[in-house]
Amino acid sequence: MNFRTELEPLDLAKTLGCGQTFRWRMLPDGSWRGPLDDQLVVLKKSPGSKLHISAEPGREDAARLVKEHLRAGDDIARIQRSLRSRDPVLRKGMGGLKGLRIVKMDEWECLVSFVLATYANIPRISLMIETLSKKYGEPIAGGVNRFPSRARLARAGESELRACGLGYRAPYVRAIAQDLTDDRLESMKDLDFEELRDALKELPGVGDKVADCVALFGFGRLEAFPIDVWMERALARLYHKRGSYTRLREFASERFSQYAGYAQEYLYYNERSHAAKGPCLFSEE
DNA sequence: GCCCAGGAGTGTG
DNA sequence: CACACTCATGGG
Repeated sequence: MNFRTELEPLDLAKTLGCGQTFRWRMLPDGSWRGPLDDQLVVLKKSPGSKLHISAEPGREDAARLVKEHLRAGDDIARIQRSLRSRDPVLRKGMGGLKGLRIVKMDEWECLVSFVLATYANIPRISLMIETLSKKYGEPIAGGVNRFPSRARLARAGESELRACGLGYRAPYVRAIAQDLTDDRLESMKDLDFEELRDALKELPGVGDKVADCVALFGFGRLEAFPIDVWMERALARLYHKRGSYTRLREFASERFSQYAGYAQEYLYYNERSHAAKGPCLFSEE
């Protein structure tokens, strides 16, 4: 089953391969395959052409899931205008990243994924999530399984989870799966941003950074600005800003305001690209 | 082998 | 408030 959809601007490699989300894989022909909800989807797009979506037969809702995941409603031009007017660092090279979109993940999957992401690199995070999904998730297609449900992970033992390579993260995942009810997770959608951060931070294994990632990529709060080691480097190098998480977060909030999440993704992508001796789009203020 | 990783929790000054 | 230390383990 095939669809063509207008969704611009969009760069699949930048969006799906940069560490916001961990289950998409690039196939040899340059298309991207990943699980969305209960189905396996393949996306293909060359610059200047429409997005091509391949889904399983009879799944007319695949296009809707893809558009939701890629936040088709975000007006990227408007977001970049807002950031450009606020920040001289982003003002110049941001156009080169206009295809980098924030994704919208399932809240539960996002929460567990970023608890696992603490002090691990992206390939390892992907490995942990694939191992968990293979062991506890329902098969979808092509040997790919759904992300495990909360109820299923609640029944997993700590040693079982450690055997999936989670290390010291195993008890966190187990405790969250057992203690966080579906209703409580659902009710978090109604909280305002600061309340949501506080509610997430009550969970074991969730601190400032994980809470901001879950608020941004799971709950779609574009004002969130997660700060990891790469962002600390970017803020020090480009803005000469250092200090505690709270201090850096307040700087970002004042500087970038309602679209801080997009600013964060641009700076994060740029900093990693810079470290890999790739193109560097931004220079100091 | 070595260093690092989209950090958090706990204890101490 | 700021640091220091520990926590497992696969990738580069």
